[in-house]
Amino acid sequence: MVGGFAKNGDCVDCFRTFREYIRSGDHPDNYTLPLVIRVCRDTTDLQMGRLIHQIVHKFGLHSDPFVAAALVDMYAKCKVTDDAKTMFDTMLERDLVTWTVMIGAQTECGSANEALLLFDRMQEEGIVPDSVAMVNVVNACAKLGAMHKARLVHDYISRKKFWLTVVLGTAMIDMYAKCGCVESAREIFDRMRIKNVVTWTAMIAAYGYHGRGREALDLFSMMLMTGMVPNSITFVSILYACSHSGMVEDGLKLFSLMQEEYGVRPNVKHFTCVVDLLGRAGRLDEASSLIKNMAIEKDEGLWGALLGACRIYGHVELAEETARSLLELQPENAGHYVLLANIYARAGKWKDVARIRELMTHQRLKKVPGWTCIEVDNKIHQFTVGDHSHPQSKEIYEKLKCLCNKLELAGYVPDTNYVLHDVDEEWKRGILYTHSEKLAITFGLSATPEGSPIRITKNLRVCGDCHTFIKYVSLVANRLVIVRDANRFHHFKDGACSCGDYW
DNA sequence: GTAGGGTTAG
Repeated sequence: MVGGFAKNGDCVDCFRTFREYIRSGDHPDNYTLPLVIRVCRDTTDLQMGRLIHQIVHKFGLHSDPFVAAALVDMYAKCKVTDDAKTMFDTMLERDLVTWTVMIGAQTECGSANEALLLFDRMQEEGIVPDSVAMVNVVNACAKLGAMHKARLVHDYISRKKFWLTVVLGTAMIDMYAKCGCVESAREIFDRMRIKNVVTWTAMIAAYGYHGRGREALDLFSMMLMTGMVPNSITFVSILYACSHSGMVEDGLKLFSLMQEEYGVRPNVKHFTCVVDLLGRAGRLDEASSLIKNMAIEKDEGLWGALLGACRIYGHVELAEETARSLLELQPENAGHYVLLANIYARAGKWKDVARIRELMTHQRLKKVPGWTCIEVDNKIHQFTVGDHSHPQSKEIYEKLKCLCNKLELAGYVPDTNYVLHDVDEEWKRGILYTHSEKLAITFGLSATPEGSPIRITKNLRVCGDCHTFIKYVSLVANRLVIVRDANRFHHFKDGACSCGDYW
């Protein structure tokens, strides 16, 4: 009975009958428990999950591999890694599935590096991975954007002759794309004999966040020709691709096609893409009336897209109005305040900037610090603004100074508009100069062979001045620079960026 | 009763 409800995803009835079952004095068994735990996982009902964990302990079933694996997974999906880890560490017998769950949990909770270490440990203990385990490892590489590691994992998969299942192949497409190499992603895509809608969507999305809207559209047409039916997520991906390539008319056409031909009801993500599409193109009035007239619940992402457009076009009034709605929904998100303050700063409204800053201090809100990573010799080097913690820090700063001089001779002018503080020009230049992107790139220039591409990953959006700086680096140092920022890729070559400054 | 782990999204 309990199992039946669990399998149908009927959580209310499942929990109710489970409670009755426990109350009746019957012992829960290791067949029913994992099913109920899975329901907790899928509904991220941590409270119920913990309750069941207590029951598991009471009946001494925590050493059962099925029960334990389900518990680890439940904690991971509820984002309480510590509990997942404790559970995992105390297990007496760990089989392949338990290891796989734990590796996946680490990636999901933002410790992809940890996940890869765990994979090494698993192999040391003599556990042989299967294709599902490899999917989790591939995911960790995707999350990290670590190209070198990605190649090693790909080699391993080929060497061990893993069958390229739809899921593993799709995960690999995603991995290569998120490591900055769309070509390798496409190679995997072309080699896959069996593709499903997720596979096509992953490849379309990849073109989208690499700013290759034309190719995303071509692939979408090809998908339709093969008879594959796009789903709601496929449309999010293709709309996103259009907005990041400035293909406004194509995007709007697809938005109607989606509803009329494919019967996909637009959700808030689709609307967000269209707001972004219109907003980036400067059609702020249309974007804002679209939001006003839509019938579904608005979320912070939607308002965020509009606020982002206000930033591009310096539309202070609309920004204020938008920020009000945004902060009503998410008053604790420091990023929103920073964005608004940014808009005020660019308009020279320093009093308003100060007001926002005060608001933040008052609520003890702190912005997530920006960082940039670069992978050199199988090691990941991370930099923050004005960072001096790197062992070669002294050399890096000297090199950076020298590099800046060279770039300025080539025509680079530091754009101090990107500095939020109301300080003098010289001071502003000093802050700009030590942005984490610049430090990572300078390090990369000397730590990698001449002429080889430089790949960096940033947790936030690239700053406008750094964007210009990198263009000049690609020209002066004659290097391809691939930047993965919080939501897309930039490929810098010969002084230009693949985003066409439209980002 | 052989169950528990896997891919896409601003």
